[in-house]
Amino acid sequence: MTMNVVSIDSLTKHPGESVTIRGWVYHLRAKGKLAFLVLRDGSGIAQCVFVKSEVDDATFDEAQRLSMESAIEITGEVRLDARAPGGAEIGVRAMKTYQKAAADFPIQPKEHGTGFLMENRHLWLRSRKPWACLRVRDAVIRSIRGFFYERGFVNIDSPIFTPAACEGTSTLFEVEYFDEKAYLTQSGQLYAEAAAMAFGKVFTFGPTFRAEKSKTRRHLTEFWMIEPEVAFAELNDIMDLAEAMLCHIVKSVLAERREELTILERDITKLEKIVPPFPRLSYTDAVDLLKQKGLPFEYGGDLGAPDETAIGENYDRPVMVHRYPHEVKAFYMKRDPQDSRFALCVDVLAPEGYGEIIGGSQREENLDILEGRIADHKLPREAFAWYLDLRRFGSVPHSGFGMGLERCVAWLTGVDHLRECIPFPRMLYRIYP
RNA sequence: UCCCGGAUAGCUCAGUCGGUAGAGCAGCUGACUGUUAAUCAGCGGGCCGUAGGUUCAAGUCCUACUCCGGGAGCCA
Repeated sequence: MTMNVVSIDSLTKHPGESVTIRGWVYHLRAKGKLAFLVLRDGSGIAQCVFVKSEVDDATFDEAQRLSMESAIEITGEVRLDARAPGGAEIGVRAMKTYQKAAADFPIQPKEHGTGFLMENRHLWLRSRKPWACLRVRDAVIRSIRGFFYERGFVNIDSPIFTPAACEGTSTLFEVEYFDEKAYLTQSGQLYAEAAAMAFGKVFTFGPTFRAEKSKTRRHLTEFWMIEPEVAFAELNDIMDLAEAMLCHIVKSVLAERREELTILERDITKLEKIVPPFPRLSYTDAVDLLKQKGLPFEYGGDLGAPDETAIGENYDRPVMVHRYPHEVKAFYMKRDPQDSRFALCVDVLAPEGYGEIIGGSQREENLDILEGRIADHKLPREAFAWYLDLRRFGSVPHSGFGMGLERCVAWLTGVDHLRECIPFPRMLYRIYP
């Protein structure tokens, strides 16, 4: 007889059938002549019931002695039962053990400190919350790709090794590149601009590295960034694009990952409110708002993390703050023709204190102005020769933004630390496992 | 780089006024036919982060260091 191997998430489609499931022991409660074993197979968890009179003695005995995370295969009949988590359970007939796990599996179904859990990240991935959180991440990635592909964007990967700083501000990881120095990329944007002049609408999606010694729940040294870049787009166009993208992501996650959000105890009603239009505030309006709220703030400075939280608190959906003073922004941003004190840029602040998830701008397309900026910022002109070429051959208005994937996932899942939103986080003082 | 907090059993923590170490959970042994982090009984388990100092006596007080957590700046 051939085995009817099924995944746990499909059990409710097989009531009354004899099926086989394969996975790892998630929990075991032995009760004399009855034993409840919760099996985890990656798609979900299912309760398997061993009744002493229904299996042979050796199997019953072996089941009672299984350790957590032992790898097994179970064959039995699917029963719909309200008492079982997930609504379906298996009445066990037979069991095969692939490996009995060592008795000291470190992760227990109880409180652990985050330091300990991060030290055991390779095993922690098997727990419910990491499982749920990383499945939301997966859904977000798929949703983003779908969003851009549906709109005719081309995925162009930017290089990881770069010859110089993209923005000339943050600290980069330096690596040996044969006989030269190279740096790990902190942004694919400049390359995306080149690609936009070749393909019109592009996005890059890849890892990004920042060597700043930031030690907070909002920072990773290695994170994933999505960066669309659009030829002929102006600031308002990419603000519309960012708004549409975020709404699309939220919609997909609500449709495909409701169970995971429930496991994470996320307040889903907060996500259901994420619909257009998003509030749009100029920097000047944002500063007025901060003053109204009684926060000490000097006009002209950049918004700090507490300021962003205060602004975000005022709204139930992401806020777009645009037109910051150009002094606090990158050299490549175009200045506002209406008022040259400001840059044509936008930061999107997530609600509930999650802070900046997107930063974007309209780029300076004029060759002379851009050359002047590079000189003003004391950047090495030779390194930007190719970037300046883009302004010599068919330069057009163009705009784009970058979204930090993990920051977006942290907001959607409601977890309080970015490290839970990437499988193996790289942080200041943590590169294990 | 700066500011704040922490380090005691495998894990989470308690440890008073300075007097030679405690609990819950996990592990192991046993009981139990509907458990949901089962319950009950029993058994093992410790260089109190490292080094120095004060003291008759230090987990406890002092100094330095190491490691960890959070925050600021910077950013996504």
